[in-house]
Amino acid sequence: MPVESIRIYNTLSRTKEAFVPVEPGKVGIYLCGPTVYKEAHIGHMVGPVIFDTVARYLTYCGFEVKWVVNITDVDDKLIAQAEQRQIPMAQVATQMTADYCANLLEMGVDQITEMPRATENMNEIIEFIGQLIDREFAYSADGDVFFDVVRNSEYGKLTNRSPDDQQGEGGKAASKKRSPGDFALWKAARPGEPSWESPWGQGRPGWHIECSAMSRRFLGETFDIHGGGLDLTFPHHENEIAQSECCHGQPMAKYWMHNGLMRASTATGKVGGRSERETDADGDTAEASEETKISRSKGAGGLRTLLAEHGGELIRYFLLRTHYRSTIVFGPEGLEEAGTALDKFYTFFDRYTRVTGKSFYLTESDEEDRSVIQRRDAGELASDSEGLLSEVADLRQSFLTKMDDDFNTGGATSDLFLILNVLNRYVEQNRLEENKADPDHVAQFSRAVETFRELAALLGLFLKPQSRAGGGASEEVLDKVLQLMIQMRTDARANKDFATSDRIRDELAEVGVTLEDRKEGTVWRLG
RNA sequence: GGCGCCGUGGCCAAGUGGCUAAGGCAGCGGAUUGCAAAUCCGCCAUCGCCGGUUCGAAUCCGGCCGGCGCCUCCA
Repeated sequence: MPVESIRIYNTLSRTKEAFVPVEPGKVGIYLCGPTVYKEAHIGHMVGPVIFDTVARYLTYCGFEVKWVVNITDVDDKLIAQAEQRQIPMAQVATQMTADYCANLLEMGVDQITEMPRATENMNEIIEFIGQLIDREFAYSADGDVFFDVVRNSEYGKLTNRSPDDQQGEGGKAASKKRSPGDFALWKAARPGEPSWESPWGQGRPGWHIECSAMSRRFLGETFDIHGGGLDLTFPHHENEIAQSECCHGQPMAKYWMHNGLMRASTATGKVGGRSERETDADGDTAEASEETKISRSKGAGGLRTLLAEHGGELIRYFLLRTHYRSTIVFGPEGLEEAGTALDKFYTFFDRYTRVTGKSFYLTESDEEDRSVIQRRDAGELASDSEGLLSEVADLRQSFLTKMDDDFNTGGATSDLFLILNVLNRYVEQNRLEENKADPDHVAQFSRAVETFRELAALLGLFLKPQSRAGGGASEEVLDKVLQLMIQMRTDARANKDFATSDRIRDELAEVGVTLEDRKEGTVWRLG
């Protein structure tokens, strides 16, 4: 029985609305994916991460989720890349798609049901265009086909504008268009360009039509949630709506969700600094302000490097700690802070192991017999719980309430910290790390940690061990060496030779190994 | 010019009509420790400015100041 408490901010109405799916119990989500002409940057990950979280949450809440992310693999920019690199367009697409998918995986985005490519849906696209022409919402002109915006009385409803407002001149194909706001559904091929056969001659699809065609194929004429970056509202989504709704005579999607854009922090730490634009008297003021925009700033690239340096989990947490609709400023300070915050959890997981003798992370075989909670109704803690479990139950409720409210991951993550605090306090107060710990306390603690794991999993966090710094070296050998060092240091301490013991600890710290002296003995960790 | 968004402590960031304004980072004090690390406890903001509505507003309305996005195939 799916829950009915979820509210979603709908760009169409500019308000939060109760989430009621088109078909009870099922949810169809379409997210505009990348045009695969170059390597992905960090900004490309915002949508996938938030929608991956949305998909996890809706599944958890009892819905059967189908999530489609398209790959646009035919486009002017792809053609340009292919020309520049002297390789076929399809090869550019294959390479960049692989890069994109690898990045998604690294960030724990694994909820996608379908990833259709435009070039593999050419029949659907051509059929769709044909239907629009039949219904007189589109016209062909000299091998091109355009959508006739004037014929669509609702055109502009998503972004609140009308064709008359458009200032554009209509671009290169203006002379063929009936009005400047008309956009291409099909573009006639120029010599040497990749092309497909169509009733209008050799050519390729325009930008927006692939999404209308593929969303219909996989999700139907009306589906639940359509997502994408805020910058896609116009013209992309506006045009998708025009195409689909004129073709079908019914709404394309019930809820339109748009994630905020990311900006790069400048070296000075000032984000929107305007000093440069002031001095640039005659002016290209537009360019100065673009520096901070991720998608157009050169310095912000290197997602691969970023992931290699920090790990996908940190980037994921970094994105999720802010509400998805707000702007995220991306910079080294924020990453560092996120890393410090995550370390609190990792440190706790080691503690959990010390208390229970088990790893915090579940292995595949664990998932069967450990009661992993993957459903909201199954995760309820007994209503008569008290003490630890009662506290955790309250925080769990708080977490879910925040997620219900337009997927407030920023608020929800903070509840994770509160639960962490409750758990740590419980370990201290009941001396769970000592040998004489009460088994009942340990059991209760384990149950509480399960709830923590349940909630973190909704955010896609802490599902599997992150390869921490130093990866590649044999953990086993490292451990043996360090055990030896620890023994020597323990001997030194027993002899009150603190000069030696401190030297061992300090020099290990310099190479990235931290020693912790605990009642039960000394332990080491990286970082 | 048109259409929108945003402005909460040193930094990041929840809260959108009502207990003493979450949480994280940084900082300070304490517990613990041989010293540390980790952890725990405590301290640290009246919400850009002005006016209005209301018994009551960070939260609603108006104005102003500041920042940003789209109107250009950028997620």
